[in-house]
Amino acid sequence: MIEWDAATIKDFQTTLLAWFDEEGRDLPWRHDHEPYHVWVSEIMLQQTQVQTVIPYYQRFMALFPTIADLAAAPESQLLKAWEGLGYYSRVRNMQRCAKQLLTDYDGQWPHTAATLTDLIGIGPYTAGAIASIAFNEPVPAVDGNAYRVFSRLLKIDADIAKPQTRALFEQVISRIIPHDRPGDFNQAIMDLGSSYMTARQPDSAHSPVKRFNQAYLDGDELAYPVKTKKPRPKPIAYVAVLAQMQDHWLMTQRPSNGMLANLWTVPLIPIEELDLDEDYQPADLVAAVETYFKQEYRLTLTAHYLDKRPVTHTFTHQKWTIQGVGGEVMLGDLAYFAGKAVTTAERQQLPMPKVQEKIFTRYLSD
DNA sequence: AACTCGTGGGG
DNA sequence: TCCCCAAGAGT
Repeated sequence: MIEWDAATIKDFQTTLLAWFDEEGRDLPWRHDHEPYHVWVSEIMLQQTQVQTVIPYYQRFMALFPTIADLAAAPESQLLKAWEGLGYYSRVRNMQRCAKQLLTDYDGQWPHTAATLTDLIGIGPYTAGAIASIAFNEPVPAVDGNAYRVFSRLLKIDADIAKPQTRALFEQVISRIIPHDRPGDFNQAIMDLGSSYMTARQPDSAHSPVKRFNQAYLDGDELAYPVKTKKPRPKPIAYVAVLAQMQDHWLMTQRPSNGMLANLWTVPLIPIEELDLDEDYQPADLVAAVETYFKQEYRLTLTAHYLDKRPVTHTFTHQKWTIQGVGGEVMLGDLAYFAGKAVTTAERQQLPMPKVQEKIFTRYLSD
């Protein structure tokens, strides 16, 4: 790791901000510095690319223009607005945060990063982003871009997968961030990280700060940042039951904790829970699902195998393979069933994860 | 500290 | 197909 003297720091600040003034992106959430706007955009941008976020941000702001609107909205409406964006606890935590602000903070945002982290869903990165952009506090906002950019500029070889590494980057960046334009500086680092200093195919030869980029000058840019890799997703097999009760579809709401919390899907049964042999046949699967419906839901299902290839859906830690089974449920009470029967029109109003959309597309289309 | 939590894009 | 990555936070 190398260190910069005061003159180099000043030179870097001036060069970066001059570039940002000319080439910084015009994004919907950059039209003002309203903390609400900064906050919503930062939450959406967590682990999510800018191009994905833009239409969601536009729709979200039209639906929930103020913190009070967000706090008062039914959760189902929030999840519907978030549908397809992933990491759904983000929007549920945003509503908790909105209520927290109204009740505990008299609707007034705290102005410092240190106090912003007391709010639900706001961690060290988001606190730094809001504090610097909305309130002009000279604090770093250490995200993936900051790790990548500064690890290359200064050849920092600490493993960014380790939690303790954050403190090192915060210390380093704190000495470099300009006190007059901290928000612009942090956003400039992000723009730099998504343009010239990308992860896979950087273009540092044309970067405005290439003369500060020690890794590039040494020809080993791609060695940074150092990051230990994660385990591959664990395979899990499911049966999806596309069951109708007269002209209604059976839909279940997932538990309020864990994956896809509170979202709606057709009944998804881990095949491991169906007492089956190693080499079961389609007919065995159908029979096991009928038994499962009887035992778990007290529902009489007449099922049939849907002879199309399974849906596969890969999450960060799990790879689902989902075989479809169709069926008709006898009219009966749904007291033991964690869901409801809905028409096709009603179904489309429910917040559903992408994997559910794939299941419908595979098994309901001709 | 290590694990959980989605989705889309690119090589 | 598989891998990694993308403006992370909660537990």
